[in-house]
Amino acid sequence: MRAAPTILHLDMDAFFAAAEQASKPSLRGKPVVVGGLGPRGVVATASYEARRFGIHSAMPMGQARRLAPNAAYLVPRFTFYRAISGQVMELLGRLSPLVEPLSLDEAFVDLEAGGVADDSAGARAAGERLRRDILATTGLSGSVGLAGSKMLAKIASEEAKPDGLLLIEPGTERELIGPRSVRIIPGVGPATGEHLRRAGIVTVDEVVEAGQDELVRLLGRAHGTSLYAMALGRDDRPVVAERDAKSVSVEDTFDVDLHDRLRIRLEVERLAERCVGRLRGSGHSGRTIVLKVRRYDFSTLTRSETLRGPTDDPVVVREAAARLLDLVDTTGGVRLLGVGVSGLADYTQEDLFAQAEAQAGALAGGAVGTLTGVPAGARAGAQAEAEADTGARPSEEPAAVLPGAASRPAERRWAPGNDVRHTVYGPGWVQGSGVGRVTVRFEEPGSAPGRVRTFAVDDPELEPADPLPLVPGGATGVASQGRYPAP
DNA sequence: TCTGGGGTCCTAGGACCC
DNA sequence: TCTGGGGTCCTAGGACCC
Repeated sequence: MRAAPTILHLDMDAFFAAAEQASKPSLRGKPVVVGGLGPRGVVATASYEARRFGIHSAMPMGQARRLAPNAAYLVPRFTFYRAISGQVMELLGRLSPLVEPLSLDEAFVDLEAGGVADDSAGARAAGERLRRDILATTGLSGSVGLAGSKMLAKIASEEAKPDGLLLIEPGTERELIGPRSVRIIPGVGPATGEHLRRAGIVTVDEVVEAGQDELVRLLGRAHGTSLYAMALGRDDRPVVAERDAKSVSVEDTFDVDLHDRLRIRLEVERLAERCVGRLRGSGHSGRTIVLKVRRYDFSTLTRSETLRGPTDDPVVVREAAARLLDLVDTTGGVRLLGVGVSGLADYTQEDLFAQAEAQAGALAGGAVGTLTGVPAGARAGAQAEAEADTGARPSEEPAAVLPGAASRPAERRWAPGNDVRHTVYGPGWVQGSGVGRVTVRFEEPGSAPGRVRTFAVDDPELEPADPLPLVPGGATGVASQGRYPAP
């Protein structure tokens, strides 16, 4: 806990939904829900307008649709969000070399280490300037928390939302958080909150009163001691710029449960290949292979195997995953499969050629030879892989944005929210598709709300397009070429 | 129409070694 | 022959975060 509030926490407001509203003028001021649109999708982000209907992150999409049938429902476009995130992170990098991203839309910054602030006034000025710069550069708002520790800075940004700034003056934190629910302390979730409540502990002050020994007895060594320290406002964790990845994993939830053992094996092998693709893409190899299986009843189990040394060979990982599957009873059906690799090591330069050869051989003769005849979920999965993380998943069935519009399987490229370009009408986005047609709204970030037109899905004049920058003049970094990069 | 996907950290028991 | 304690690795599961 430092004496000046020079730790900054930035949290973009309703990030995915706000980015969609900024790029689609007709959605501004309207309820927007971003998430999986398949039968098993959940909400990733709801705009503030949608939150007024009671919609929130992690809510099943079906429930959201019941609460707000007229909201716009869009698939996430991670490539687009990543580009905006890059702009924001670059602005943070100008404040300090010590920037610790927590996700695409959230980061800690050590202002003192950057020399931009050493007291409250300086920190507040830097925070306000940052918020202005983010708005000018991305067209989006972010909330800023400033405090003498990470925990308090994070609490402060949460309190400041939306579109605000809160500075917690060191020395005042106890009176601020003391009367509040323990749930405001990061790391106290539903289970811990309930556990504490049963012990008669509801507020932060009551955590302090309980004492460290009691908390350790209730929650275990690590959790108990850290919660007690947090409740007292003690938190000396430094802002850490570079954190090494510890694991890489991929998983798919299927639209309908899988029963056929051969199909399950095929999916596991495909996941293993995808996982290795990501592993290699991040420049790692790993030693422990993990298979994850979620059954029809949502019970989840993992099986793992540690190799003698690290690998990034798709054949090795695929065969290990297949062995692990042999240990699992899948009768009754499987709703999710996942494959992960942990125990990561940086792979070395001399391994590169051997690994590339091994992979080429594996892919040529391996299990992913043909997708012909594979049911719909698997095809969507293959496409998600090919599209390199557009947020597509097997369970995502493109659905309509407008109420009453048809919700039929369609080409992934016409998923609701995706950008398109028409040779005559110019840039627009897919509002919905079905029965061989796709509905497009023609508008772009700087324009007035646009008109809707409908086309055949195979209309040669209509094609998928890259997202356009939200702020033409203020675009920096990756967007400076006038557009965001293709996936 | 109940419940995504990608992560991190912690705990606990057993194996194994000294 | 009887029975220690500690450290590390591995496995499985769970809580939590965005």
